[in-house]
Amino acid sequence: MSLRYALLALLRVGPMSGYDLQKQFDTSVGHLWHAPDSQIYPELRKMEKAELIEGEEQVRGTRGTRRVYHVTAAGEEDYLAWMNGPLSYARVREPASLKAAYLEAATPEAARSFLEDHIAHWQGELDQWEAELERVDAHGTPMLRERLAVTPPEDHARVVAFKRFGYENLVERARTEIGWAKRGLDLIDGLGYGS
Amino acid sequence: MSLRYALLALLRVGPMSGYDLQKQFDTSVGHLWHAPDSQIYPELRKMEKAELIEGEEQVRGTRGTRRVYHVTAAGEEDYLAWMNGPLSYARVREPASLKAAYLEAATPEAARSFLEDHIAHWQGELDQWEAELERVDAHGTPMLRERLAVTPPEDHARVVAFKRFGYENLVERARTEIGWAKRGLDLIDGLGYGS
DNA sequence: CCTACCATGTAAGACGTTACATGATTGG
DNA sequence: CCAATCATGTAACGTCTTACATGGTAGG
Repeated sequence: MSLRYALLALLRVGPMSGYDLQKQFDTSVGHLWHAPDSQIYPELRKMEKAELIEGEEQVRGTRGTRRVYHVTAAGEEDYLAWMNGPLSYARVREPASLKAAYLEAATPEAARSFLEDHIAHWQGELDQWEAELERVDAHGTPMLRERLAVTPPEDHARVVAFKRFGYENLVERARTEIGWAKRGLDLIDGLGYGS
Repeated sequence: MSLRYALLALLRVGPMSGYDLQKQFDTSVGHLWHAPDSQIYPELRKMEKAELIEGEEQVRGTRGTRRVYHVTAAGEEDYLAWMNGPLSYARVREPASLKAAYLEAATPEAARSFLEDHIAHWQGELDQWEAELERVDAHGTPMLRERLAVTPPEDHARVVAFKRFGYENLVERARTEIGWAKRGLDLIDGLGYGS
């Protein structure tokens, strides 16, 4: 269900096509919620059917068209209901913890590789999120600028603060994962394999 | 795919029925990976078809039966291949961060509730995981005891250490989430809503 | 006898991934 | 004219959730 609200959050800033939205999922909101285009286009159609958004066919060149969507009053209402309602939490499903808990079944080399990959994976995410945080601080993303342009000045601080806050969670998450995996490498060193 | 390996990890300790496994998902391994019975039974059938496990029909009373599964050589091989191979990481999809990043759209009361719910949710998880950690330290879970019973004594330390290690990740995760949400409450206090 | 527990599923639908598929436009 | 980008999907498959559905057994 979150995909729908990620899309609405973007469309509330201004009308966009499926393609535009997809680009956002590669950059800004994609750092919080991933979605491929094969999921975005059908979801937009469903949202249009539910009358949360409305699409307008625009001509492009001589034969090309693009469908630009905007949020309807019902869509706005639905979005606010989601924002003001409780979030439902998914049950825990942590492949890395699951594997770690049975790591004695792996060879020492495989165990090391697993943890090194884990560090590399989360380091990659961390780099992206920290870069995004810096851009937020500098108001350097096009989306954020458009967002602030349609927001009363007295609310600007709030918008930026919450955006920052959202990314901070991911940054902390990545740091925690990296710290954990590093301690895992130390653990393996201390376990005296083969001795 | 992890469900399959969670099931194999359990069955490697000793033969069990779908019902037995389901009980484990309510307690031990369920703290790392959740699965409902409606997913477990079909997956067992699929695994049996793939010859990773083998089921034996056992009589129970006069008419009742239970199907007890054990891991085959091919299943053992498949499990070790998973343990020794790389883990594939899912792309980020964090509903809480997504919502947090747009929290200016919520009323201050709803924003507070969201963060308070977040704290309550992760505190609940944290309590469970810390309790499980204590049981691991005390070798107090039936699964762990059976596990150690089928493990050479020189490997006991490793088994316990990795089990502990797996749960530590979740404990840290929960602490990070709680800390983040608490800072969010402070943030809201400092934003001067309505002033 | 009755309650708690043992035991095993099916069905429908939402959500997500991966691969496939096609064509137009713009700028150099 | 050619490459990069714009633009929009379908299809098949796997995973997961929620709800429904049924019956046997063991112990008090």
